[in-house]
Amino acid sequence: MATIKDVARVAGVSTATVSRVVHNGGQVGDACRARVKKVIAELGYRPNTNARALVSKKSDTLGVVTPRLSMTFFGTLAAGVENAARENSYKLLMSNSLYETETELEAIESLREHSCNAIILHSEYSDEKTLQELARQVPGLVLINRFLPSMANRCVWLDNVAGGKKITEYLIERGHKQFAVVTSVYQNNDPQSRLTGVKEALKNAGLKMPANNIVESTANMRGGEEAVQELLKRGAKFTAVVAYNDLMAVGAMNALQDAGIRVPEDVSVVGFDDLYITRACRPKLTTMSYPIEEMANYAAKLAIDLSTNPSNVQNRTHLFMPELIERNSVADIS
Amino acid sequence: MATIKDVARVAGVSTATVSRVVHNGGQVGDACRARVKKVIAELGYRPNTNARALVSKKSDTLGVVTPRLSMTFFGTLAAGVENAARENSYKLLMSNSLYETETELEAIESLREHSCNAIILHSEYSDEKTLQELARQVPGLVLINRFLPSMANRCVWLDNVAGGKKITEYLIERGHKQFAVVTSVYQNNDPQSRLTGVKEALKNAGLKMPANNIVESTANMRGGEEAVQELLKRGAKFTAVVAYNDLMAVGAMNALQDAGIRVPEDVSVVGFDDLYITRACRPKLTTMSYPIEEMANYAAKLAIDLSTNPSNVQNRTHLFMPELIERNSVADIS
DNA sequence: TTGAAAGCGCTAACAA
DNA sequence: TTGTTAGCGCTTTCAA
Repeated sequence: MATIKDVARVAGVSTATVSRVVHNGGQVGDACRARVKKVIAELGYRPNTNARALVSKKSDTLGVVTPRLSMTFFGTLAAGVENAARENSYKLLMSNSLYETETELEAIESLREHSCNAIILHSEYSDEKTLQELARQVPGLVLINRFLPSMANRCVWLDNVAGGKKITEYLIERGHKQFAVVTSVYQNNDPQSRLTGVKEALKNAGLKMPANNIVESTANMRGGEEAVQELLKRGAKFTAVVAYNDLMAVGAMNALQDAGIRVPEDVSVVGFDDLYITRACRPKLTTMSYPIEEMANYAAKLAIDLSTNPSNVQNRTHLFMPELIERNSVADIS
Repeated sequence: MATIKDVARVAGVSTATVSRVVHNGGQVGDACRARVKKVIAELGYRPNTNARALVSKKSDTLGVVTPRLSMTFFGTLAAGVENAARENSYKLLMSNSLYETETELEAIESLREHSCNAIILHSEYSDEKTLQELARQVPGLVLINRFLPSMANRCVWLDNVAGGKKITEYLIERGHKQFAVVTSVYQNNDPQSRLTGVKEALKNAGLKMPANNIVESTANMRGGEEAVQELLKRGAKFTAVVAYNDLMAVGAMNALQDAGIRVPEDVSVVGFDDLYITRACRPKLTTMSYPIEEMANYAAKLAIDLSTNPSNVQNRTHLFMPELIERNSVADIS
């Protein structure tokens, strides 16, 4: 691979001039610039990223840490980041944290060794103190899907409470009065927040939900199935089930149907996230959107901005709203 | 961040010694080694990756180029690579090629600028010549999901012909005689290969399939639906439909059911890939596994090995076999 | 407008 | 066993 020296030699200029041309620095004569550009093209010269990062202490690289890339949700997140990265000619450095604080911290350290100073972190575990300290050291660190009041302006997150509330109100409008909730023991606050939203909506409408009608399980299809089986075993009465996410909702629908209960004729089911799967199941699932790709894109731009220009931190947080996606898993009962 | 010089100064040794300790090079006295290690820990020293890459011309970074990270399939691929990367203390550099040759080539160039000499490439478009030349220049380049005879030993791929054949034989064993195929106009050879397998199995069993019973469409759910609608419009007769992939199969099932045709009682449906979705749809889909995570893991190890030790290229290719996954979308008709 | 030169943090040949 | 030294390819200040 041609180096800057090769270009300088062939073009008969100094390496400093080549560097200026590469960076579109204004201070180069037209003739000279043209000549250098020509040589660059001829030699197929491309600057060595590592050398550049070494001296400039930044690498035009965006680091992303998520729990597990193989999960659709995080793949989509990564895609959103990738998009923003490409638009800004940044590269993408990825790590899985595997839901472990230690791996997560290690990943971030390793990112820093790469002079990667724009970082998107989907952290579930690490405590607030650690994160605050990290944020202080890395101005381009942005948290996604988590809200920490002490660093609100570095958080890009979704209003889960509003989401839970909205979809419950939708169900109430359609005449539902007896609810069941299939929630999860997930590591972060999301299940709790969504449940809070559900309860708020119920309360506002003067509706009661027996504690018996809330079941906790793992946040996947199997968990949704088991939760409904438990509900049925308990003899709970309900015409609508609000699931923590789409995966659990699909599991719930399957368990319902297996028990000879029709969806949505007998019982309506709603999810949350709007994964691809919502269009594959039958009936198609009514759910709340989680614009994670858009959010990730936004977070990436924010991270790049902050890493370039730390003083741009504004005194505000970055909150996204989920939206209702109507499909066929909810029936009117009037 | 502490540098190697800081460590050397505090420990009262030269930077060369520190470097040796960091690399576990044997040639250091025990006392000296212990002292240096202590200082490293105290200072929280971590070697700068860029400086290291600059001088050693390698970066302990694994590059991955796939069409689009947000698609489950590629997310899973990336996860397999990530796993191998972590095990070898490699970092992961990701790029989307967006199904475009130019972006793909650009991504690879950019990877090389990073001194990233182990590369996993899922390429659909780039022509053989280009790829061959690339492979010559980058000993650690491995192709995944594509077979190029001229560089067979650098290809990690799946036997799609065998897959198509196997699942068709399974259907034949269950008494099916009238087949329909929902295939795709996908950019690579996979649809063609799978179709070849289907035809082989049919031929071996002395079965005929009218040309009318093969419909081509896009490789997603919508495509599967449309294909079945077309089949129905043509008045094609069949008891089994073999879809190019799971997405099309789910679409096919939906279209069938919408038309009042029961799956699998009236018509059996099979897919390919074994995506998560196969467990969400009703009935659960019988399909062929595509062990992409395992393959990606293997490919990553191969790439790392070859980049470290180019002479390890063996005169063989790396072929994986799909396996039948029995679920509930196929009925016996006897 | 252009060039000379120092140095980013590290590795590795060579010397001691 | 340990240190000295010369770069790796690039940016950037300072001087011309």
